[in-house]
Amino acid sequence: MTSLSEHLDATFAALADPTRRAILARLARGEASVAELSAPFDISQPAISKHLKILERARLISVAQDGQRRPRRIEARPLAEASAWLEEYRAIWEANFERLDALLEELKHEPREVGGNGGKKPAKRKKRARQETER
Amino acid sequence: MTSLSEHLDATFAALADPTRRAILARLARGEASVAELSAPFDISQPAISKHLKILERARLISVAQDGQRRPRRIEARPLAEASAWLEEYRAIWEANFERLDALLEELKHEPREVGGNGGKKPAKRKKRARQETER
DNA sequence: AAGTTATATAACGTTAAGGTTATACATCAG
DNA sequence: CTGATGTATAACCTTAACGTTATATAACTT
Repeated sequence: MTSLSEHLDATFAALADPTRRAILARLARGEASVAELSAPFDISQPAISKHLKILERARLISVAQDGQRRPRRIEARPLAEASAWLEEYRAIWEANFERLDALLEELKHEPREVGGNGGKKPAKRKKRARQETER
Repeated sequence: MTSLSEHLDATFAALADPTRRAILARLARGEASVAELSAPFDISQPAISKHLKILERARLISVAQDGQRRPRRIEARPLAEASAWLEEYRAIWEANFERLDALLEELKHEPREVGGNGGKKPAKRKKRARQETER
């Protein structure tokens, strides 16, 4: 059994990619097949499989079965653990900023996961979701 | 100016390492010099500098000045943004698990950032904090 | 069984990160 | 100015990740 720290490592690493965040956003609305999860992105199917493998290893998703399909489902516990870790810092950001709910409101007016602009990565690493992920 | 998505990329990536999480935990208690930040770890000073650079690029810390020292301070806004992003999934984990405050209580009884056990990394990557990070 | 669909895996190239030792640079004290 | 202290950067090695194309495997249909 791996430790909480290792789980946090895997969870935060998995969340550090816009494609994977967008995949989670889709799965938050319900189970989806690999093909469905692939649709919004201009990347190859194997690239999607790799992302899914990272999410699975981080226990953020699980695999269902539906004939030849392997739909994925979100598993939210790692997200709760990450949130709990961040909660320890709440006193700091609330001392410096507006309350979190106000920040939520502010962030709602900014596009979410429209695809990384690749600022820190070469252009060939550029990913672009075909649709904006709305929740 | 980089987008929110890129900020989240950088923040989550920075949090994906136990040493960096421990550094943030120390800084949450107040500004600290590079030497102080290095003390709990059995890794070289340049390795610490590299971790600090990642935290800076993610805007999680800033550099102060004190003679020849370059103390670091925590900057909590990226943590608030990460928390806000996770907040969108709260309904899911609360539907499946005990409330977050109960999870916090549970997590408090598990050692935090005692150092990665290197489970996913070769033994030579093993890091070990000399002291448990208590908050 | 052959063909189709859905997805996983292999092999490849490139890059950032997580370490190291060595050296350079910044700042201070005498 | 020289020497000491504090820290940053360079060069190196290894590995995981982020992509690609090609191929293999799983499951279904005819």
